[in-house]
Amino acid sequence: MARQKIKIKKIDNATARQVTFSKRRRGIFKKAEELSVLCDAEVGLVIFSTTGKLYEYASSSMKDIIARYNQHSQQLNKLDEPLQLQVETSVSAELHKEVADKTQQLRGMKGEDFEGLNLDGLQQLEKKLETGLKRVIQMKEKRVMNEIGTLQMKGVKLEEENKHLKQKMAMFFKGKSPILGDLDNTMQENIVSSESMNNACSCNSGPSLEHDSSDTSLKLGLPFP
Amino acid sequence: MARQKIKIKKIDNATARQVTFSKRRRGIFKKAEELSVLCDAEVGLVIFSTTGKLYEYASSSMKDIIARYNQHSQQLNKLDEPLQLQVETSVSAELHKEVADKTQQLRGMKGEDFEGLNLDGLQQLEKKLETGLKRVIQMKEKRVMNEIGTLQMKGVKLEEENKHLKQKMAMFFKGKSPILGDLDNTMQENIVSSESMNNACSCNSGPSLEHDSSDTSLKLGLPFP
DNA sequence: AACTATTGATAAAA
DNA sequence: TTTTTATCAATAGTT
Repeated sequence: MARQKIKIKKIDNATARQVTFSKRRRGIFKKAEELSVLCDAEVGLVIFSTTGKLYEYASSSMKDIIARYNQHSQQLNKLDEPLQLQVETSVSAELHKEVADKTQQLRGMKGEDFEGLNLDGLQQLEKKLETGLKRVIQMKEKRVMNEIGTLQMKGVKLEEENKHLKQKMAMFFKGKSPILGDLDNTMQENIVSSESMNNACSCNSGPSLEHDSSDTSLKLGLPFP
Repeated sequence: MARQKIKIKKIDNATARQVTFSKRRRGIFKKAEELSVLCDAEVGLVIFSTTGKLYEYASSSMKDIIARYNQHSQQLNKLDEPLQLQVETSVSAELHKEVADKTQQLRGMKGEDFEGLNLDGLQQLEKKLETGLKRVIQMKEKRVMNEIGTLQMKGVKLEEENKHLKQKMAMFFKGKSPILGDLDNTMQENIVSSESMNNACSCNSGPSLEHDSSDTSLKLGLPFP
């Protein structure tokens, strides 16, 4: 309608399409309002852009217009049930079906229900469970190894720290007179407390680390041998 | 927009208003279609004339457009939305959540995804899988035993039947002259065919049943020892 | 309904 | 995006 006539087909160039969309959208909204005012008509217009954005015009309220529209086209729909309800209901039905299906699958995998499974199905299920179990065990082992590594590093660090502290203590006692004051007790407690940290981890009842041993590796009582 | 500019206000003359309504209605429908085609937009337009007549245009289907519209404006509508709809919506939300939850569980059991599982969770998952696997294997064994039992019974029956048939054959040959006619061949084939029935079951490549052996039990080459 | 004089909308360019 | 401007399209008033 300007400079040049155009074919009414999808505009290839995305930018040009966006520009045209803006212009024509404003145009049609203006037309819609003019029509409603001039002719005393009730007009509702909704536009979704390619990007999914919603633009709407309603001479009164869109809710009213949709309600009136649903009334008018009720012969075509199921009785006078609101359209929204139908959509919701069908969505719900699908979801219910999906939930039931997955529940059944889960029950099968938990060995709670073998409804509708023949020998072949059971065989497949067993395979699936074995594969899953294998993967879970693998993942668990990986995590365990990580945890062990972390704990070992921590242990080494703590041992070193302990050694340093002991050296300092020795120097302290050598330098000063051998009197055990409050300060000294505190330091001794600190030394001990760094040992007990290992027990805070998931490894329970492990042998405690002997700080005066020459063995630098940690012995862990892991629940999964 | 022609001969003379007009004020955008309700046209007093009813006839003139009706004429303008017709013209402009066609115009705006054309614009709506052009917009949807040119810009690949989803457009819905409903118009009620003063007389209450409904005119509509929808680039796809009005039902879809209204459903999509309701989705987009559901936050705004919540307040004056019918209660039933809200219930439906919340039910849908719950169902969606349930589906997602079960999907995640299934993925976990299949060993496809361990999102949000710590060592303890993995341990529990392993237990669940082991339990499930155990139950599946038990059920499978039960089914296998059933199948074996059924096959054994069938086998015994067939053996007896075969024995009777052989006796009849012997009597037949003794009574008549030992000429092998068409009838006799057919009967022999029948005897053989009843043996091969075992191979139709899920047990593959089992040793065939020897009908002249005194052993009445069936030996089955089952795929699951 | 059809016809135009005129206004309005807008494609291309900036 | 918005403005500009040359054209094309829509339509108000008329027939």
